[in-house]
Amino acid sequence: MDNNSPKVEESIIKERKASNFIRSLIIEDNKTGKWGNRVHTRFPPEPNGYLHIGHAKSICLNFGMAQEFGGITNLRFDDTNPVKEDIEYVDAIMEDVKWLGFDWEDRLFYASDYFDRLYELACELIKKGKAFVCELNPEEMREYRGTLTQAGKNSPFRDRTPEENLDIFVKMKNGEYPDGSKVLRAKIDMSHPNIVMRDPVIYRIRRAHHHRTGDKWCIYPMYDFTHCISDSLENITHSLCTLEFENNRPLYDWFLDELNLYHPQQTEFARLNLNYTVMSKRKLLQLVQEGYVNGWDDPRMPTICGLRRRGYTPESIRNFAEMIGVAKSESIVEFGQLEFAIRDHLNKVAPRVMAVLNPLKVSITNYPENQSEFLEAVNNPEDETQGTRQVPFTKELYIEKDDFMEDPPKKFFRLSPGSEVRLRYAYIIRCDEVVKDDNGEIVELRCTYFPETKSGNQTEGRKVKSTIHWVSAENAVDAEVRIYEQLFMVENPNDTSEGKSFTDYINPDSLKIIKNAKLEPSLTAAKIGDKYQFERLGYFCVDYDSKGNNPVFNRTVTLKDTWAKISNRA
RNA sequence: UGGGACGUCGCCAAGUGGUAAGGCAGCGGGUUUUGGGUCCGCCAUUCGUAGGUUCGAAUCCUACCGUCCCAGCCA
Repeated sequence: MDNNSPKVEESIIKERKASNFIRSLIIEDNKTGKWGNRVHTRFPPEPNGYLHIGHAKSICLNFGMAQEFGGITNLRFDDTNPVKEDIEYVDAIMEDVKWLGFDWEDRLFYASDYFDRLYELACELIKKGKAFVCELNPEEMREYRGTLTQAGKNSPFRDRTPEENLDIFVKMKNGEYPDGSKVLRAKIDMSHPNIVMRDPVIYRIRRAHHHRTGDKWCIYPMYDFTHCISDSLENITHSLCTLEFENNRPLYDWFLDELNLYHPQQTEFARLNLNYTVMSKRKLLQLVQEGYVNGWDDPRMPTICGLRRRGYTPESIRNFAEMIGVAKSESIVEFGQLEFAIRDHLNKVAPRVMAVLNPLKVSITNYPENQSEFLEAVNNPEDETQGTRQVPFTKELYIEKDDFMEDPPKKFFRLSPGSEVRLRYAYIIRCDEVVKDDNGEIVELRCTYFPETKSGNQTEGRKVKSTIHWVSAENAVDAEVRIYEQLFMVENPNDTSEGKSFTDYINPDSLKIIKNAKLEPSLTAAKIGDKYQFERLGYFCVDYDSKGNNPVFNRTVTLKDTWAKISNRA
């Protein structure tokens, strides 16, 4: 039996995951031999901002499809606009792509690598009579372009001879004209129903220092001209981009056809939108610059570095990308889908640990003074190989404030006066007495423990409704814990129909800092970036703000909370 | 209103003429020393609307409705 036949491979792929139209397209291309079974994609970011979860979708698509079909992917910086771009972004982007788990090997490119070739090709276009130098100023150019419903007018410079055009273009390159005084335009059709085809600009004069080519050039090519040719020069097969470039595809095709170059296929897919957040680089930049968040990697940001700092894993993001699929219809994915992906992964890998966020002191009245003992706790019930650890138990403990109610509702299973609960990995206790301060605040619980109920003992007949977590007061490690909520209070902050700005919807409580959380002592060993499940609370990771004896944890995501759901119903 | 695209369950999304996959969310139950996890079950007679073709339509045709993109010397 031939297990390597394309048919078998195809069916395996189909079984493994839902198909999408790009996968189908590649399968079809391989069937017809359109690219000789090659799959060569590229991820082409402009280095003018940080990558976000939307880019992650594109990265996973481009690298993922190539991987799946035995192809390769280039990383190419689309750096044709030096006034917006910066080396800082180049480095950050490479770090993020690598972190996501993808490898461009030796195929790191820059559109600026092709500036010489691009210039030659522009000259070729001029010689063919397919491009001309235009001296209309921006306002005039807009007028001549026409509108959505009206055809444009030909530029008065449109009929210059190829010789004249070439002569001026060379002088443009040589810096003989001031910035913005002239542009090179493709000569297509000013009455084309698609505005993109109305003699688009392909070169502009711009004396700006380029992060790679320095001051070599004073003219820079436009996206439409650069992108298709870069794809062509790199031998790309499938040029995947987002829907807003659909209008530009005829131009992509036009340049390659006119110049008679190898011609990749551009295919557009819908970009990712997530509710309760914003995704545009402009808005993300505004959040950073106006101080709504603390930088690009603020854990509330949907940037890759923000998610990384929040505690998301590359696996979870890749999985998320696969889950949401790829299609052409614009959609807004629920944030909960991303949260599912990170819980799903962390559940399998994160060690469990006990931590009390809002401590309430518990004294075990019948536990001997000055006694302590170590109790064995399982590190991860999902993964036996993670072993066990010893947790100290003492007379004075902390439990979570939320785990006690003086006057509990019917379905409250935790501690209340006279009730019993199990302390995780330890004993069953009963609450005998509630101690309050002068303000009536509960400051301490006095409880009895039952030595025979020690964890691991056979304690049949002793059923308790719930198990709560705790930390030995004597051995607790103090920590700062940062609790994050959605940055926006509305599902779609981009909706400005009420005359509001997206910043009007910012959640004032998106960050709550807990200064005096109590952690079990094993956490002294935690290193920056380490991820844990704080039992019953959620997943947390060590932030790089941690210093020596002052660890800082970020809450990545809560655990699913059925109790919250029940109590909210009431 | 010119051109280009898209409308399948609350949210994603398969399906490409043979009688609506899957995931998330939700709901019900078993198990559980995390109200976590896990397991089982339920969750679109219907595919934007209206007609038409066909033995048979989410899939083909026609019209209509709705949403998005395009008038940067941005990408």
